[in-house]
Amino acid sequence: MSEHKDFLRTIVKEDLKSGKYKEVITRFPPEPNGFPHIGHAKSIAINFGIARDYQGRCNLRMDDTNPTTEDIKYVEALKDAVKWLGFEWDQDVRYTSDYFPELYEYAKQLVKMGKAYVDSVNEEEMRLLRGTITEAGTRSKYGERSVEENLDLLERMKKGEFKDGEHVLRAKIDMSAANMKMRDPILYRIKHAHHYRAGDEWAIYPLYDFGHCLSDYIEGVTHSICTLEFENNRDIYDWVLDTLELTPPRPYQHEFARLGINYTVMSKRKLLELVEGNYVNGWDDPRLPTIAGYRRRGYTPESILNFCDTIGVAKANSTVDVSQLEFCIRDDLNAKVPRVMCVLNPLKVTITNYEGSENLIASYYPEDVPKEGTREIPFSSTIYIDREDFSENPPKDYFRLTPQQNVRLKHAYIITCKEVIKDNNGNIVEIKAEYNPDSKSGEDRSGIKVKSAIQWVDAKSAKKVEVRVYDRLYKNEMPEGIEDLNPDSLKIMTDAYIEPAVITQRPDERFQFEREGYFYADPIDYTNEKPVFNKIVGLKDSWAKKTDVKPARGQRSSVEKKPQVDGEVVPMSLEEKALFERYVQELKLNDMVADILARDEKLSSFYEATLFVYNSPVAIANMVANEVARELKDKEVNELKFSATQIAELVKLIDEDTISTKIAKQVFEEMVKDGGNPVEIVQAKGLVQISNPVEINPIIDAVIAQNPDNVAKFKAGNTKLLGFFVGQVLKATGGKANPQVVNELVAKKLQ
RNA sequence: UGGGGUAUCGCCAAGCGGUAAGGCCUCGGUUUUUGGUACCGAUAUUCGGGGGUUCGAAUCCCUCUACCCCAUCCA
Repeated sequence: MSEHKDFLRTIVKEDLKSGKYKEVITRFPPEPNGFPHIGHAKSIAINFGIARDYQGRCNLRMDDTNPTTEDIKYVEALKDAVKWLGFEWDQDVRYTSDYFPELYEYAKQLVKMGKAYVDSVNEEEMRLLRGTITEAGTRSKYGERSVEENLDLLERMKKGEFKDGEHVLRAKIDMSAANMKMRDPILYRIKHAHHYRAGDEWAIYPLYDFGHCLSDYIEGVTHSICTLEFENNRDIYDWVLDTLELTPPRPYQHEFARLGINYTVMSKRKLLELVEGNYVNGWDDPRLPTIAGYRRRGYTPESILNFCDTIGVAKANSTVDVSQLEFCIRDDLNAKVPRVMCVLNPLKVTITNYEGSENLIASYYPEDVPKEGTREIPFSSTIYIDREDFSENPPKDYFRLTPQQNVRLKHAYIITCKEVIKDNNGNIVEIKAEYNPDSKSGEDRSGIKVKSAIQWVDAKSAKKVEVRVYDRLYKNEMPEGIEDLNPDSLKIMTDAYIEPAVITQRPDERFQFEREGYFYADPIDYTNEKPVFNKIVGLKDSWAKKTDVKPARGQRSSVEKKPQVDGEVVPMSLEEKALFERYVQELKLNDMVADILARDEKLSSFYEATLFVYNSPVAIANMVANEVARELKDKEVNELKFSATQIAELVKLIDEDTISTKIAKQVFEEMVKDGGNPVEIVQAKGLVQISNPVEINPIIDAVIAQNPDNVAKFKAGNTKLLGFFVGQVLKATGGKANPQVVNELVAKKLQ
């Protein structure tokens, strides 16, 4: 677990510490109506990760309340995804559909409590009655039905006596709620549909808002973690559990931001469109952000998990850069995977001064990867190199083979280009070269310096393979639809050659093809006759970046900051205006503070009351407008634990220099929490401030002696550090030193 | 236009009144038989804007702005 906990873990930890729950139970609750993608992976990592970190449990629950869209094949895919990522759910997989009988009993209970009713308006009418975002809705006349009638109707709905849409069961909450979700949400609808699991037993099915919270409760879930779009649903979640007066403990819902990645789409709808429109080859197409896709492409579970870890968990909508994901897979594979040579775009090279053949011995791993293993690489006079590694007219800083520049064949010899052979169209078809017999890798006596070593394969022994080179599916950073698809997202290299050991020995499933990237033996299409490799991700390529004319990615076109226009401030009423004027003119308050007080009746009356006790208009105004205002935001004056008189006393203590403003804050917090007289609090806690330089100076000296580096930095001009020293001294005195005095003394000492 | 959220570097993200963490990306450099890796170094005088409180504000107060979610019998 990392040092900095995300906000969810902070909540869990506090709940455990406070004894709210004895054990943490989370759950991953997907609806089995689509293939899991990397966004699900984030949720899996959070839910299962929290359970693991706090010795709790995590359930896997299929939220299967909509029989018309759900399917068993998706539950299998979901289970696979969790397992593949390395997590184990608690006991068996759970299904909301298993709770249907229980849920139904809860529904009946709500009806009996008069908190739910059967409504019989049609969809159109219901929408009309719901009102709008700014206008209240109206309850339909069926809201007045008796408990008996509701119970009877509900039972008959369940039995299937009515047609789809004829009735629904709704919670009776508030048709004028500002939160639209609370305008009598639907609990059950009639659906004569076959459920893949519950069969044909039910003619009614619960909706999310009813089924989810209760399923959490039934399972004993403590922290119900979901994505941001459910924030508005939290009110219903709480309403259902509270209204039913269930025995505690009950779960609470917490929301985090869903994952977005640039150059990809994540919505079920868009993913489905890609698959059904055959823009990709199935749900496991390696270009898709589905778990199945990443898996087929060759991503490791470790890399996905690590990605989820590095992106963090927060509540701000965000889009993570794909490069972050790419980094994670490279980082993982770099330490694990054998290096082999594969030529993607072969160019024939004939070594005219070499005769016969030999087997070179080469390690599968570079020196910096602490793994063992070697293979033999056949070498003879006819080899292939990559077309990219030869240039007749090289650009500046080109390190590879040219008519003027030698290059080393990795693990083999240094060669020199002697002749370039072209076809009738001027295309290079072959290089005639000579090798240096003294330059054999590992026993080089040639003394020749080369700029680089390139991959190659022996023409006779190399195996022909298919290499599928994947690029990002979309050409736009924030793709909308099909029109944003990258036409070059898949290139099939049918003429690639690989060194024989990869096929005959198969030392691994994943490889680094030297200087190209990481590749994966396709788990489905690969055969010994026709090996197929998928490109997982390329190596970082600082040469390509240099050659690229396009601005490097990560550098967005600079958006100039447009000046921010400020909106109109609501004008003051006549009374407020008069008050404001009096505060400014007579009491000499500054405009801002006067404005805050004048506009808020609660504050201004509190202020006047305080003033009546102790006449220090400016200091009290500041205290009221800043500190008291915070407490009065969502409270009434009579709910406060402190009084105007006590605030007056507090300000007096500051005015008299008994306490500093810093201590005053501390005292105020105490008053907010437990009430009490400020003078007594100060006495009880011994908070009287220390202003005597004789007492303070030694402490300053000690702090200065302990932080020579910062003293040097300060003297070098980093004046911000003054705050650091003041802070240290204050800390040493338990906050009691007079900060103003400390400030002056420190400044003087550090001159 | 009502309600609920969110704004800290190009992208994520810590920070909760006392020196603006870290990762990715980018840019230099060292090492290198991968233009890889590793390693060093650079990159926010400033936290959406403007005010206020304070010795001291990304953090507290006021205000404005921008973006996201909500009016499926989806989840």
